[in-house]
Amino acid sequence: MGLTKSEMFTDEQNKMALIAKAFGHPARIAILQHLFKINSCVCGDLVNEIGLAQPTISQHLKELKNLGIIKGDISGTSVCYCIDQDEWQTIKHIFIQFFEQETIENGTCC
Amino acid sequence: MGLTKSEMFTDEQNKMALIAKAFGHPARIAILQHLFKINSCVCGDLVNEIGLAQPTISQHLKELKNLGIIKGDISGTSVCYCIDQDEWQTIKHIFIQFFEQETIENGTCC
DNA sequence: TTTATTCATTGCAATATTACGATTAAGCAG
DNA sequence: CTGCTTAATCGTAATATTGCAATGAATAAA
Repeated sequence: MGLTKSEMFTDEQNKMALIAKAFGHPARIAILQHLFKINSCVCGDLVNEIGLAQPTISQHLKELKNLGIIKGDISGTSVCYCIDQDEWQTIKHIFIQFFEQETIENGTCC
Repeated sequence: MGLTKSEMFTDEQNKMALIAKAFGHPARIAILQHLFKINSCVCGDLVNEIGLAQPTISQHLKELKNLGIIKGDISGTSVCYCIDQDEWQTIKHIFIQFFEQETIENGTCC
């Protein structure tokens, strides 16, 4: 039904999935990479850098902002976006912990 | 239009997004965690562990398998699933590299 | 052979996502 | 105030995702 049954999973699993979903679009990966490279960036720059239309970029930025991954400061007519460093560290730890899982033993399976 | 314009992005960005999308559902996170914990697992176990119906779990397993994250070996009537360690290492490196990005300097922005 | 068991596949309904044109809102320049 | 620029929002079309009942395929047990 297109509706994820979040109530069946732990908060950690849901949080991880939400963040991963935000990373699950190349435009959002590109936006984050550009924000890291430039350290600060207005929407118009991203529209030029990435090939998508302005409303589309704005929508992707909104998603990243809703999750707290990026912040946006209004400066005149333009909005300056950048990574929220605290949240980035939190997310980084969640993923690193996930990836550091190791199998208990090298089972014979597969 | 619900259709991602992949051609606008690099192979790396698209690959990262594809993997992230696979992690973008709590059921798939739960499946991977269980596979790590147990090291090998049949579909029926996952159906019991997670609350979703068998076809739903089967579909999630298929997605993880298509991306090469897990392997499935038929053994009798049951299928033994487990993490593909090589692919896991590859994915791990992609994500760690992504997370290790640091801002060039602590800009004054935001 | 008949019956269970286990998992994949099909088909469908409900919902979510992606993309963009058109419009709106708000600041700045003249 | 008028016009320009920048970005958010609205509305909508196209496509993707999620979930499951029903069914199918294949092996194992009787």
